[in-house]
Amino acid sequence: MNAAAAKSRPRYEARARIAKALAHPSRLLMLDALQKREHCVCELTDLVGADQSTVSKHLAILKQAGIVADRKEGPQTFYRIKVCCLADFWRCIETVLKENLRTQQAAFGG
Amino acid sequence: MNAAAAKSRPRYEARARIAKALAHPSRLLMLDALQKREHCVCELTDLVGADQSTVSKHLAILKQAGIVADRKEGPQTFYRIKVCCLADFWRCIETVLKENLRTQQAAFGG
DNA sequence: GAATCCTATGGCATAATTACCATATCGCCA
DNA sequence: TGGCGATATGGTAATTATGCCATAGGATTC
Repeated sequence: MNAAAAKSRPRYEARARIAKALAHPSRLLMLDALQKREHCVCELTDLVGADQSTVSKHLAILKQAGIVADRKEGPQTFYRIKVCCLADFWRCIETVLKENLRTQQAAFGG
Repeated sequence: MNAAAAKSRPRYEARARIAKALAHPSRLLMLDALQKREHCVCELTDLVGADQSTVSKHLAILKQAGIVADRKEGPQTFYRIKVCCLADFWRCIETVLKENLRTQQAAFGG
């Protein structure tokens, strides 16, 4: 690794930590739901269809990454999107998927 | 999992596959380099500072995700960015990092 | 304060990711 | 064709991620 790369390494590790938090279907599903409004864990558990503890851990990952924030209200915890930039992320992902589809079609259909 | 979520599950899995490809510091470093111009594997190997086979596998992951494309020229393989939307991705990640920094500073410094 | 609901955490098993080494493959040149 | 440089792939070990169960903790209600 050259010197410049070594120096910028922590920077890319920080970036990767954020990306990793976004790299799971259940977490993406929850983020989509949270984009509309805040939800309690029980609602997200129902949505995802996994064990409540599993969902809680997914939410902890998103929270640790700084993507969501939580708020306690009585016995419940409500999660909400904390950042304003997820639309950029979605757009990028969707563009790649669309492009992949186009490429595939070109390869098959001609 | 409710019915709507079950139906959209493959959609989120596809999205997560793309996000996962972006979720590694070495791959992010290489993408940054590739954003300027195409590079051969040997250049990227030097940049990343890992084994050549490791870099080759990282590139295969990016290619499989449809994020980069390759071109053989003689004994070398040149990789280049295939999609135009990575700027959106970077912007999102950077915004999260910046917001996290802000939050931390608020927690400490006040 | 006991029961209950909601959420978080510890423990553990399994699957996925990652990295390196060794080696196969491909293109080129003598 | 033999050797060489550049890549890709198979094999394997170590680390990390994921999911469920059991259970702890906190709040509410009776």
